[in-house]
Amino acid sequence: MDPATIRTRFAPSPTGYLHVGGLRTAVYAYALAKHGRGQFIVRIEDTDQKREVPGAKDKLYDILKTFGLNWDELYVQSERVGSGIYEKAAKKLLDEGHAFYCFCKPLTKDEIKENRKSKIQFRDPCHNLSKEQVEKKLAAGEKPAIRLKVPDGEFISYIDFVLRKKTSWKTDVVDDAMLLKSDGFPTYHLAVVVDDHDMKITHVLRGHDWLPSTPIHLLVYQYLGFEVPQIGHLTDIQDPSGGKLSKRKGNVAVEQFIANGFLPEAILNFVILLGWAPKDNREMFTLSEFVEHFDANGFQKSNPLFNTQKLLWFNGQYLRQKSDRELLELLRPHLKTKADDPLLLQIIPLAKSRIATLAEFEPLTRFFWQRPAPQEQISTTKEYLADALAILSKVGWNKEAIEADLVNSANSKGWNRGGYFMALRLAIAGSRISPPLTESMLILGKEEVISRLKQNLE
RNA sequence: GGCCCCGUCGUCUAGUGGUCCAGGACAUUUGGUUCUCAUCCAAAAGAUCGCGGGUUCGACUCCCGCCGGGGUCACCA
Repeated sequence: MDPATIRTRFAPSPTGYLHVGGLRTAVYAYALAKHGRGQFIVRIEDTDQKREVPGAKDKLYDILKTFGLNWDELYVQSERVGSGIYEKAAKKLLDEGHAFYCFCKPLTKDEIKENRKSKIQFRDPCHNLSKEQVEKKLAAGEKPAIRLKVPDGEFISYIDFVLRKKTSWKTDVVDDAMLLKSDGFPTYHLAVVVDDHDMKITHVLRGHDWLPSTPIHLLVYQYLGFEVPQIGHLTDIQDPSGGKLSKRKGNVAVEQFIANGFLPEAILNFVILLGWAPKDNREMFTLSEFVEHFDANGFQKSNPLFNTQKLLWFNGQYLRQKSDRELLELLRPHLKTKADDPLLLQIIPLAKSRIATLAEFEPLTRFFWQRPAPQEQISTTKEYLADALAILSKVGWNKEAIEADLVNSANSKGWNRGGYFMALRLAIAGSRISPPLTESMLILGKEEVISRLKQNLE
């Protein structure tokens, strides 16, 4: 392998769905690697057995594939525990005085809450346990965990390739972080460092929320004698109502957006531009175009707001790029009524520019299958309908003839053309908003159109 | 509260000391096309570049302070 090859990874924990922020991290990591003809790796971080969600991994693989984020290598952390790789690293730190056994009880939720109010303690009670005390506890059968032994009075720093700046910490404010849990599983802090090194990751790209734990990782790298990779922290996508985008505040699951009728390419394009921008202000990017144009200097530093309006716009753009056939296939899961393909293929061109999501097709075109209830008609519109009925009964059933005769009739009687057609539209489509009238009537057929008119005249 | 990050139109952003009385996109408004609604096209409005000090001949761009927003502080990731 070329030593200069870029290797990035996307390291999600399998929660059962993919967060839009996660998707964005994945695309960025993918583009960073692929722009440099490197490798993109997916690593499932599932070392917390209590949070195991059945089937979550497979769902994650599927959704990544639908976005075209194909990985070169795949790892599952829990499957690596057995090899002893994490335990070995923890032991090494222990032996060299950079970690210690901890016999404390895990904090309860209330204690964590209480701690957060005024945290002043960074050193663990077991930090300075003597060898004898440790031996005694071990002999008594106590199951220890292993924590990082953080020194005081030192400084640790790194240069962030997203923020493009150096950040440093005094080790006095760095926690004695948990590395190996008493169940033998590593925590994130140990596992990332060991895995990123083991997998020869050159660039670590992750959410901004990881920035505060970076000094811990830096110390682990240092004590393990590993070279520190490039590290970059992405912005956090904010909810329009303020704060982090979260499940409680609205949709965050990529799967949900797809179920709501958004196209993967629209979601991807939208998400790419939330936190990254090209120099030329270009808006439209497919995955391969993004890979081609990718530039790490385009990363933003401030948190963007999740703007659904723009997502809708992208979706409309991509929807209109689809052929009628492609749209037909995409629409299928969103159709409630059974309809044959030839009919749908007639309707799709009429609806294409009128929908922003796939889900909007059905309500807009429902009247083709479902005769709308008779509308409340006032006397003047009844007059219009009666006139239209007479014309449509004898007109040649084609677009030109229908339009010409209808317009001529309205004109000759001095009627308002908009009102005339609106009356007709309401009777036929049951709504003031509909696809073009003449084309719709042609699809419905003469017989059906006439009976809908009659129904409204009763 | 401690630590850390960030701060250009409502939103996403271009801008790396002079070419910026700040450019593009979404949204908004108006006009055109049109039987409705959209699409499409055209135009308008919208930012004293968070505030206050410096540095400099000159600052949105560099430095400091303040304010504001965000993140984080578990044997979760």
